[in-house]
Amino acid sequence: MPEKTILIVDDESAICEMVTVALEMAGYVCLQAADAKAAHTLIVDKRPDLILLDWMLPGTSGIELARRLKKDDTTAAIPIIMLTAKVEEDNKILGLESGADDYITKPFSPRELLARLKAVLRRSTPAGVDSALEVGGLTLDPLSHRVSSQFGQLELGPTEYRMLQFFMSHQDRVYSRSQLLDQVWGANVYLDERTVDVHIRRLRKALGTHHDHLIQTVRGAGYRFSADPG
Amino acid sequence: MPEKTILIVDDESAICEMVTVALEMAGYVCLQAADAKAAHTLIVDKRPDLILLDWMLPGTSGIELARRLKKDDTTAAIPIIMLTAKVEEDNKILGLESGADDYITKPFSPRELLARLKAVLRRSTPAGVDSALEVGGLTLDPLSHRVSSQFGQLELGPTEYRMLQFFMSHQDRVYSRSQLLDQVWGANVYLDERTVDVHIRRLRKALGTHHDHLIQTVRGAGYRFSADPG
DNA sequence: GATTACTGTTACAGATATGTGACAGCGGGT
DNA sequence: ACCCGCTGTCACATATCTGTAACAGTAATC
Repeated sequence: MPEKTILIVDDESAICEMVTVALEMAGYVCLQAADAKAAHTLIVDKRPDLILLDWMLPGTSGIELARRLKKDDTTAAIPIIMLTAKVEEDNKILGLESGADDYITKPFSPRELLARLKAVLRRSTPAGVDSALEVGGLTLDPLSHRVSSQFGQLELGPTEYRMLQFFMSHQDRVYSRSQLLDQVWGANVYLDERTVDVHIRRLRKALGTHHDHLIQTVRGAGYRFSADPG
Repeated sequence: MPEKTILIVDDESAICEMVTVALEMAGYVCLQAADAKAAHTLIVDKRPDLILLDWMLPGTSGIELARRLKKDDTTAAIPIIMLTAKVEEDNKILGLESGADDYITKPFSPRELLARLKAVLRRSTPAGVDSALEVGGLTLDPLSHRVSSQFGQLELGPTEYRMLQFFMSHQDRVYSRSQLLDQVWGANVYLDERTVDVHIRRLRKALGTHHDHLIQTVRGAGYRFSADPG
């Protein structure tokens, strides 16, 4: 199971700690932010899979933050669970209407939090845009997880698939080995950069002689995916 | 927007009336039942789009009814919102685990009820057409609850049937184990993801060598149901 | 042409994902 | 109370993937 990153936005450090401990025991990665500004930085930087958002925040209120996040295209897909202090009917309504995917009233048990969190994560669509990518005679369909060309289907392993998906949505630009490690493997891996070379080789092999020219070596810099030669 | 039918199952007539008035003002059609038996009759007869179920009922408890409904193939697709009297953590958990799609603690405002109800209805699949599904030489008829191929009838267990039904109405798309748990078992179960593997195995076995190729493993991603190979 | 720095290619062992059969518990039906 | 089918989990077998290392090949530089 891929590791999920949860961002906790709350100015009560006691809550933050409790939640962090519970979630990390369950195998999630936790980030913490005490105000809207810090939250925004982390969201842009780390792209969490879910946000636990306190209703009350210093400065901007949680609900305002939720509303803003849901309006922004780049963050709209991230599900939000609201933490409300009391059972106030209007809060629940506002929370749900503001774009939060669920809410929990404090105090809550870790067990309940986990249950709601899992349910929300499961409902949310797995990352990535759902439209098919077409480049240089290749078609990659994220929904069916298939790659095909005029000559038929291609057989790709998981890493090859992720790599091709990244390349097809980032054409005509050189990426260094370390950038590729970040983008294709994830931000927190430490692997030998030569690993990238090997997977490039595997991907080229899988693409076959008809399409392996799409992956171009840029000596001293990295690799580029492009329909144009050279 | 097509008219939605809501079934309210509660033995407190005051609640029933209040909810009915609120929902009808919002354009929904309401049915009322005071006990599990009456509820069952109405469910079979009227096929409501959503059920509001009280936690406490004379005779069978609401939670038991929810569990039974979710196990029955013909009613499993109907979302359920639980009404609980108090905020008791364990109730919430049990409610979610029993198959309810959401819960509301009494007392609640009509406004909140509407918000939750809309959210649940939005999540639930609109499909539910009773027409037969035909894919890759297989025919699944929801009315007679039978699956057949040119070689004869197939023997499927309940879970296998639900799984096949889901797959046949969602072809050519990869679903993760987690998504399958969500779709085939219900939104709020926690089960080991490997359980999916086992049921996939059982379904493949039931499909037999003629059709087991329809279920395709996508390594690292999940499973896909498709008449096309690879 | 020789040297050097890079990159391509292959092999392989360890890691991970999936397939498969067995089993105990549960609940429904008799 | 009993039986029987279904379910979820486990343990083990198998298949596939992955990262690293070693070596071969290639391009740049002098």
